[in-house]
Amino acid sequence: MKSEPDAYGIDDLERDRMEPWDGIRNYQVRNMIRDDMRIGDQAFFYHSSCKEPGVVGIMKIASEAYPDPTQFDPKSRYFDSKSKEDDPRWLLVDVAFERKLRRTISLREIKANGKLADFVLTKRGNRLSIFPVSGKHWKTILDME
DNA sequence: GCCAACGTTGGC
DNA sequence: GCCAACGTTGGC
Repeated sequence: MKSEPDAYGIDDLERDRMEPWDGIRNYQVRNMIRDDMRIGDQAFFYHSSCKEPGVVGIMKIASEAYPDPTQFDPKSRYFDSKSKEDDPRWLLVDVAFERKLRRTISLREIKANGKLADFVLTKRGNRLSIFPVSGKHWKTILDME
């Protein structure tokens, strides 16, 4: 799960312990959090659009998917005037802090690791802010820690 | 700041 | 349904 550390980083989650992962405005991503995520699932926290993009921590999915309140807030940058309260368009899950990695596993290293040649993150045109990680890739990344 | 690669919107 | 225009993401 990607986030820009300037907006919300792993240190913020460590402080808050739990946080609604709001702002998802992509249908593919919405469908994944609705259909594929389960309470207790683990997820990598990835820092994007920053000095050293990479995997920085591990968190746990802490809720079922539920309507993202920011879509109804005209003052929010995520406001969606076309979404109705009785038929919400956008969902989110709560995530809970599990731990920071001992160091950042940078995108540069991930790209350089042959075992991760078929990892979604390194593929051309990958722009989804959330995507599934196979058990094999999960282990490979943790082995790099 | 640049730009590639998408996704979305809306006219037709 | 097509597709051009536009907006966004995110690495560099």
